[in-house]
Amino acid sequence: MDVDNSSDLRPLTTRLRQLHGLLENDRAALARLPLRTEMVAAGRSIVWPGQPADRCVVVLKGMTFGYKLTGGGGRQIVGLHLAGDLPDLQGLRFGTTDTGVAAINGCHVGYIPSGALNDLCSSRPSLASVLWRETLLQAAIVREWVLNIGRRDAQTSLGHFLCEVVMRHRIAGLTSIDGCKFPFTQSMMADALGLSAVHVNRVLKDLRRDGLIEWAGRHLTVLDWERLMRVSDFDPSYLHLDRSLSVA
Amino acid sequence: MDVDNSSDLRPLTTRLRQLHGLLENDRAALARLPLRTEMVAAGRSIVWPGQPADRCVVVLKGMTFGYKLTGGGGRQIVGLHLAGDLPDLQGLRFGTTDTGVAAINGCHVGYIPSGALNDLCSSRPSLASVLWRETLLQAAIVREWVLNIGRRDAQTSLGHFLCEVVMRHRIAGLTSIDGCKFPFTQSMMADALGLSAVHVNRVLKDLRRDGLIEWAGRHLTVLDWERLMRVSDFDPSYLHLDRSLSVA
DNA sequence: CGTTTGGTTGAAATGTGTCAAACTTTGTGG
DNA sequence: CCACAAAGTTTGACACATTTCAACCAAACG
Repeated sequence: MDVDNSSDLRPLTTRLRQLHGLLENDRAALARLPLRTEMVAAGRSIVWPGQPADRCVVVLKGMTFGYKLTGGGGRQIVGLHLAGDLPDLQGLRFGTTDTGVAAINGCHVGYIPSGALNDLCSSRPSLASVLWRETLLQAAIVREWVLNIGRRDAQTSLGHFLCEVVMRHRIAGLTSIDGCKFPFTQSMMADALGLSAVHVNRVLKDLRRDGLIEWAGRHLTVLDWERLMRVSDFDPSYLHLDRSLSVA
Repeated sequence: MDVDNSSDLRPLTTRLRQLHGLLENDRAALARLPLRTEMVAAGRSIVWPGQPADRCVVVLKGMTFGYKLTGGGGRQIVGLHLAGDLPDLQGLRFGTTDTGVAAINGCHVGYIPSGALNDLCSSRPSLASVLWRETLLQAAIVREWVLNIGRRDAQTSLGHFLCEVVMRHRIAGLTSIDGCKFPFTQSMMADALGLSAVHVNRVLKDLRRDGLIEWAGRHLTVLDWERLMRVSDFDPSYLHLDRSLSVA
């Protein structure tokens, strides 16, 4: 049981170190936890809403999204997770989630037994603090989504979404240029923005016509970052790039 | 400095005990923290977006809301806080927030110096765990708001909002009947739901005509709880009433 | 008692949804 | 490697939920 998962968990640990100041001891302890990894095909669910959870999910490669369903069957995407993200911290601490998680593209996920990770949090308050911070960051992003969906028109809203996706890839060190892998279908974007797929198509067309973005195959390129940010009302401060470690 | 704020902080501590199993030691330690209390008039801001925060806000009486602003000046309410809630845990841990907080009605708030509370979290991991849980619960509520704003029509969405407000009052022990104090203006509801104030007025009228609610002065009464929940697609499980203490 | 704030109502404008069909790309099995 | 199927994209016409504008009314307030 005393394996070293450091190479597997690296997306997570580098993220936690850079954004929240994960300590080296804590990183090493994380790497010693039992970890089961798995490939998940595009579209498959990883966590089902309402079900009990006894394991903590970590995205190691690819992207996942969190979703909730309406009584009428409507789907709303409530968050995105890149490599290094923890899509279901609520499951870890509550043992149950109201938010499902599914793979966007074929992706690589890891499972850590909840008990083991919670024990580690108990014995290492500094690790718990890092994960708490991560929870706060995720909450800040969801609040921005509420603003985006509630008070911005479709063009602004979609542009904002694209900005966030590219920016988060850059933060995670997953892309260096003004663009990134972009595995979303238009109906996924619609479900993320509370729009219809048809309308997403039209707005996307406008953004391309205006020379703001390029979207070919499964790659997105931002042609005019300055202008896209401006017309999309995008201010990345809610992502808290600045690691202001007010707390040790 | 060795005052006992237990009576002041009771809304907070009873909430944390009931929902997250706050320990007696931790409660007592919280009560010993320096606490400054203040009356805030309706509409006044308590936390400004983007500003540094060196104190942790706790609502002691009345209600507050969290809000974000669009570049164009639009306002979106991103959360509600009742007596016993902590509106700005992000400020506590990050030292800065992207979400403003303002009083809905005249209310009573307390301020705890961030340093003191963070120190207490360091020395008492079980307290930190409780506040982490509280953060997760707040995040779950915001995700439900994303679903509500993104994928439900105005009637369902507004009904859902009303259900949440009444239900949270009941959880907090602030009302026993099928109704509660309701200090919102229609334009506040509009800003919470991403709608226009005029439309909120019309939908509200329909809800009254259909015999679902009564709304007089500053009080809301749910006349047909069963039916309101049904037509509003309201399932309170996201509020995690069941205190499933999977973690000690 | 005037003034402000919030509520109510109507008419017209509009952004977005729905439906339906054609087209294109991707994936798959023979 | 082709052929077919499935999934995703694009486009148009039309419907409709919601917004906007504007006016009036009621209630709260100092």
